[in-house]
Amino acid sequence: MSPTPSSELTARQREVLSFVRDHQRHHGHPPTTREIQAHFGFASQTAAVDHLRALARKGALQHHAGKARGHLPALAAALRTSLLEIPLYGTIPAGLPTAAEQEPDRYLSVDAASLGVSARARLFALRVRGDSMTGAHILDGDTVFLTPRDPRPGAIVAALIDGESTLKRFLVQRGRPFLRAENPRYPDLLPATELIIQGVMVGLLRQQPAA
Amino acid sequence: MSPTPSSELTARQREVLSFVRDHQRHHGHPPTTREIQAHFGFASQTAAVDHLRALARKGALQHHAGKARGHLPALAAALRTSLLEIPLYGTIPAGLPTAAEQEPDRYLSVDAASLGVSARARLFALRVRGDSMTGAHILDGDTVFLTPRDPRPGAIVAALIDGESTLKRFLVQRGRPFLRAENPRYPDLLPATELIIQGVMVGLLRQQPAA
DNA sequence: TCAATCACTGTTCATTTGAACAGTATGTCA
DNA sequence: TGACATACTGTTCAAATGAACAGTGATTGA
Repeated sequence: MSPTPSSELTARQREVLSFVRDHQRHHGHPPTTREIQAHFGFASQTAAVDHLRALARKGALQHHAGKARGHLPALAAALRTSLLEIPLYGTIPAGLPTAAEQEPDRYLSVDAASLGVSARARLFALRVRGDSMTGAHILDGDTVFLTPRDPRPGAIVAALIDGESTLKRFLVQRGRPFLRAENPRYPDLLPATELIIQGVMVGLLRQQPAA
Repeated sequence: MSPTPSSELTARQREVLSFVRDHQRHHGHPPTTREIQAHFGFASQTAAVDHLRALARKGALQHHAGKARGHLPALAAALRTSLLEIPLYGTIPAGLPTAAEQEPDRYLSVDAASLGVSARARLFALRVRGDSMTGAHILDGDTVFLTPRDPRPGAIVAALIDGESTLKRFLVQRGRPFLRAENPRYPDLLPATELIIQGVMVGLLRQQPAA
């Protein structure tokens, strides 16, 4: 279950594996056997092929026979199963529910286990703006992870209320749902016309500002 | 300099671009022209080639002529993220500084860009226990990411103070370092004998409890 | 000492893949 | 009306690439 079986690899094999990983990192795809050959100065392409074969046999690489650039780092491949690619839709989630084809700002990669969610969970992320949720320990600049589902009372949700999008606690009183900020300086929000829940908060990621 | 020139793209071109991005994200390398052809059900491979040519011309893809899988998403190529494997050392970090070979509870996978750290950063994680840092919006059960380096005054650190390990704010007064909890119910900690900084907090991951 | 692995050289071949050429049909801009 | 872009079909060719075969030496463990 060791994620990186480097201990079983020889020094040379580790060098090759490292090159494959770096190449993928920098170029977006794994190297060809001849690119490996050129990098290490092998006179023969077979030297590269041999190394790849050994690395695949030891589980460090995953191999797709016959395909161009068919040797992929195994770690990335294994993690991909549980690795969530979470689209970050920016600070203002207005319009999110309708625009299914909206392009995310970028993707965050977090594995499902770290967030305590299913590997099949459909999550999206929003950047928090403002201090209306500091009482729930959600700060300006935090990234919140949300999943689209119906909220239970007390959950923190991203909601579209009367056309405005916001992150608030979802509450129900006498059958009527409303939103409450976790900051006494903000009033409760009672929907005048409609209340659309975009997602329920399942987690949070914060970059601690340098002191 | 527009990072995503989606506005200039046609609907069909956006579909192709989206497929290329998804394929790269899930497989680790871009699709071949024939994989694009198969996905869209084109009778001719040239249809895929034409789309790629248009996308490259409009700056949405970066093209390496003649190379296998030579069409890369322009954004991903520039902003390529690297996945950090962050060891989680449990709730009680005592013994951490000495035991380099200590077995982590498990690993968390988060990409470097999401945390705003370098791809070469050496991070470790600890699970927070107790309410001594709620004033800094760090809760019981949160996971904090730390990096081993000398702290600046005001930074939040994991420290070994007189044999006890704890997460606190690092402060200096009259040349003497001490630790302060972010909760008025806890007293300042002045090291009697020694103060060992295990790491400086760079980020935080929270699983939002279901309401 | 045999068998196996490692780390290569040198050569050949088949497949994968990109790329070009010649078309068709539609729509837009000037 | 013509020039041009989009969105394709169908075919052919060449380059990029993986993969196999036949070796050489050195090292290691049984």
